Amino acid sequence: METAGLRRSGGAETKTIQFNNDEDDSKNEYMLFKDEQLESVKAEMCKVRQENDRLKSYLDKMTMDYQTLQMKFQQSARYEQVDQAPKKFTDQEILEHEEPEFVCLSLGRSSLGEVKVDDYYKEKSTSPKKVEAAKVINLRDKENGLVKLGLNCKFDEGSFSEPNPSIENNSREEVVGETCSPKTSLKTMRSAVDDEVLVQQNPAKKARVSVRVRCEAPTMNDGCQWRKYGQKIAKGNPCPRAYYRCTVAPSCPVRKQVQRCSQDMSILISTYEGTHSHPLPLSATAMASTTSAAAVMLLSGSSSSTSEPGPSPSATAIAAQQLHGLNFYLSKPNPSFYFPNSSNLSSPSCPTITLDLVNTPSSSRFNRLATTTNYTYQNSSTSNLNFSSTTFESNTAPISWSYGNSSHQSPYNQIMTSQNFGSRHPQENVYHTIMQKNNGTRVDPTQTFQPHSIEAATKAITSDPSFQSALAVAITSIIGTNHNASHKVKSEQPSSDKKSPQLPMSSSRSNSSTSPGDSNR
DNA sequence: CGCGTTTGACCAGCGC
DNA sequence: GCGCTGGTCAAACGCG
Repeated sequence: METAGLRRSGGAETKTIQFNNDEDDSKNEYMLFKDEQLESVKAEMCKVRQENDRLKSYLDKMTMDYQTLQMKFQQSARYEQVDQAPKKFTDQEILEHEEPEFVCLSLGRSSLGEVKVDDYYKEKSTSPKKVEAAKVINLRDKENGLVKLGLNCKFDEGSFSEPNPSIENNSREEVVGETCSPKTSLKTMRSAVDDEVLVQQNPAKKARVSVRVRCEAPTMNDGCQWRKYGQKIAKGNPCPRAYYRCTVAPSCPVRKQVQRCSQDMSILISTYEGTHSHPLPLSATAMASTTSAAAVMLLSGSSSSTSEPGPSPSATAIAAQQLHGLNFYLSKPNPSFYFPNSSNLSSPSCPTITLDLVNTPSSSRFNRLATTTNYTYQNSSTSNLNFSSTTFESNTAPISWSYGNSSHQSPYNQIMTSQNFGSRHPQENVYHTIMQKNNGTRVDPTQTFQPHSIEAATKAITSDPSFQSALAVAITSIIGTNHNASHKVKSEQPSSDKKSPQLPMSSSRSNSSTSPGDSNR
């Protein structure tokens, strides 16, 4: 009798082999058994190897997941640092009040809801209302100071033109929209909410953004459609003031006042009030972004001062940096910021910030900002920023991004130039802009870029912090464009292009039929 | 005829 | 309360 077998104990293999009888037979049997055992072990090793591979791949997957999560965590931590503005809403409040699909661009002070965070306006407030959270993307890149405004994100798949029904209809807050990727982080949205909170204040005190530009045309084409609904002679200015209403959407509450500066008739002062309740035409987003940044600056400045009216110098300085050095005046509440002449459109009761695009240093800065924005929109087939009306274009040098032509342009023309034609050579705009910034000197517009200089410029661009922000704007804009394509309003050209409105300064009917003292009485 | 502009009338806020 | 001023309304008008 012979027995041979394997006995397993606790995972370890022990072999008990007993040999009896004939030795040779036993040897043969043993060899046979050895072969079988070898095969068995080999098979087992193969099995283990496969499992090992499987576990290895699983480990790789886990490692990748971990790295991904780590990156996300770091990004989140970065957002936390950026969002150092005092938080006015709890997360739950935000989720309760905000419409998840919208992030709105707010021009001027929103009255959607009053947030009792602004001490100054809290004191002024007489009828606090429940807070409605709206969102403004106001990503301040603290590294470069660029204000990324005017990005209005909607993430749903449906039509985005309708304001959120949950928002009070009688409020002046609206949702406007460049659309952007749904992947915009909640962090971003919360940051936006925080910034909007800064904007929220007494509905009676609507922020205004006044833009001073040198423009011979009756009005400045900012990309929106406007309908004139009134004209008056304001005190202290022989030039009539024209009142325009945004007609892109019937319920849009945005108003615009246009008036010539009494001291310099070539200067056109456009004052914007309210926020659009509809997606903006791409051609209008540049101005909207600029005015929004200005409005936020104004409101941030106001909110930062608690004991004294008027923007605190620090807040103003920061916001000014956000506006890339735009010249600005604050007309409220510190009287010292009022325009020197009475032709200013600012109402003493309304905080107004004035962007002065007339003076050279500021306009070159604005050029940079506008160029960045412009470059963004160049990537869409539908966009062509154009602040000037056709009339204006005819009055100024033909707008094309020709460095030769731009060398003698007025600062304003440079702005218009960068807005207008950048479609032709957007990259050059960026090069021009960033080279200007990095070198601290003005780039000769006539200069052509050599390959090595292009390489250097590329380095300059990629190393420029604002490039990342501009890129973000561009991406968002592109996505928004795609989304917007099927929702375009009937025309992006303002009505003034169809029918040139009467120049407030030279309105034949109003001037001939009304006395200089009072146009309406 | 539709749409945008013009313009006199009206209203509200503010200061005296 | 009154006057002044800014802002808006809406009928009339003009243009394409």
